[in-house]
Amino acid sequence: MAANDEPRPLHFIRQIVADDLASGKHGGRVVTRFPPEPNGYLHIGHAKSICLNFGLARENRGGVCHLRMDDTNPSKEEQEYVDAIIRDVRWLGFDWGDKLFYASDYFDRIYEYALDLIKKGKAYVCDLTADEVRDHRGTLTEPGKGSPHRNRSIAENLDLFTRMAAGEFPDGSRTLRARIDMASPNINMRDPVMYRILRAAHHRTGDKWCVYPMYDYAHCVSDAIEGITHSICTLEFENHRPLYDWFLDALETPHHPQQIEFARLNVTHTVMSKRKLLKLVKEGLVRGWDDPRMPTIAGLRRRGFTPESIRDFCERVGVGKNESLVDIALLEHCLREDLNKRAPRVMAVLKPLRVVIENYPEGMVEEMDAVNNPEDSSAGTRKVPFSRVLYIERDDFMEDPPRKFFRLAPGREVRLRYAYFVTCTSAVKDPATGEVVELRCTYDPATRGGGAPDGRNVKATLHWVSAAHARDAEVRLYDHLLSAEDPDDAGEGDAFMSAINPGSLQALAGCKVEPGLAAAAPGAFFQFERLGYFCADSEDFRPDALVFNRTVGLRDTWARAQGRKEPQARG
RNA sequence: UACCCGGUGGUGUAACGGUAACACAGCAGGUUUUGGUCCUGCAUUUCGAGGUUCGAAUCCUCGCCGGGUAGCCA
Repeated sequence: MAANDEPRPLHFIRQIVADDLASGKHGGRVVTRFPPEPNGYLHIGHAKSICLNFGLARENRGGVCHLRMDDTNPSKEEQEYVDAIIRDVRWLGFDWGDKLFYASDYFDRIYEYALDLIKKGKAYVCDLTADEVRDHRGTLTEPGKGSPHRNRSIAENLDLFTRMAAGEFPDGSRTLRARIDMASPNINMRDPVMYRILRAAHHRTGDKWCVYPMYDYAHCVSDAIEGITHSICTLEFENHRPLYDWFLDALETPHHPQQIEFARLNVTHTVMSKRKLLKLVKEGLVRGWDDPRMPTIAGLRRRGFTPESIRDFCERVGVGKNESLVDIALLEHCLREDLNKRAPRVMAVLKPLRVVIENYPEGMVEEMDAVNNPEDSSAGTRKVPFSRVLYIERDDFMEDPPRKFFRLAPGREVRLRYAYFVTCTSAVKDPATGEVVELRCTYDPATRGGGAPDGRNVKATLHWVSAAHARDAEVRLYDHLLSAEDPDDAGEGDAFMSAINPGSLQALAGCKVEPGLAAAAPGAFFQFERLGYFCADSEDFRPDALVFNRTVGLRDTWARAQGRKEPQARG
């Protein structure tokens, strides 16, 4: 949670804020806001905006960041989303104190401001249908035509608008529009709609209103009401800035926030649009908004990402104005870097292969000392039971190994981590299939703990788990949900669906884990040595039914060298 | 075709008229009781053409390329 610890490069928004602070532009204050619409779950793209807005407030003395639900369209918004947003922003590590607001809190004032605008002759009630409005708007290259109702008297506009709000007219029959310029090259300025008639129960105001303000009008007014200094949004609102300023100038509001636009975050192998994510949820392609394959904050959390790593990622991707596609490898790097320092090491075997140490006494059990985290000596050590029958990873044995394979093979000696050197004497095969089902080995009692008194060395150290003491577990391996690097590149609409990776989830049953893992807390993270970072699933993990998610694999130069083509869930 | 915004290694971001750099990814070594971590090294960059200037990634002009915009969505 670095606040002012390190000198950071000043990206253009920090620069603007610093300049404004220096010139006293907003009375030396920094007030930002994160304004999600509660119509879906927050995703990694929102995390960038959250870190930016809350970060700006945090890193400047006296700065504040409001959390504001932009709930001006009751037909799409739900309380479930409000709750999820609050949970996610808080989990990311940000605090808004008592500054939790809703655009709907301001409906009365927004309405009063609309009346003001009418009185100034700058807004009028228009009776055109939606289709007619579109026809009058013109096109990108042709100017629009004025509405026939553009020059109604102020008195008539006042009367009509109050009656709109009173429920005298059917949905969609009239709108309140700003009177600006139908010939403006900026289509947003061609008498934009300010209010529409819409009879839908609002999650907060119920049926109090049947007219709801549009984004362009409500947002700038909400910002002004809250005394926002820097109103940060994404690039697609750049063309709306003249309108943002027009409303606030026309209304002569006490505050006039500055709208600043930045490029939204895109990440490879994923989609960010709420509509698309909703589709994945609704079509059952994922288990829900919090499916560990989803780029949602809830999904990343369940997958095992830490808030620290996400914040670090958001800082590293930078803030700019050019559209970019960030390699998901950077996110994974941030995660590994964080987890490497903090995750307790533990041994788990995903694809077990039975090993019998023939010269190890039957019935004997030794408690081996294992280091919990070589990156953190304060993490201490633990005891791991060792006995005559063990499991090792199937991938750690090859009957006929290629040149650079360092692991176990017939006649070869390797180290069992924190235990002994063992030598494979033979492989037992299933006579029917020829599959190796068991390894017979011998151990060297002099190598207890993993060191050889005679100084000889081995080329590999394997993880293992004692068969008699192991606990069964289900382990879920994940790969990219979308196999295309840029799924949106496939085209408009639902074209991204063609990039769905059918192998994005691979659930392994019968995995064998260290006994201590039965006591794991749901959500707790670990490094399964030599495999990757895993977490106890926050929903499905129970002491008698262990379920782990692979958060991200370790860097694996061996697998890469092999150029693995197996359709194996990675990552 | 109108308006707006952008174009720096494979990716992302810096350099604020003065030696183009950092991170990720890639490759090659070293260390190692995790083929992890860590350490070292390598390769790859200013969209193009003019102009201003002693000097341009940076300023100007014109191109080219990419994105956004015609919801009573946000």
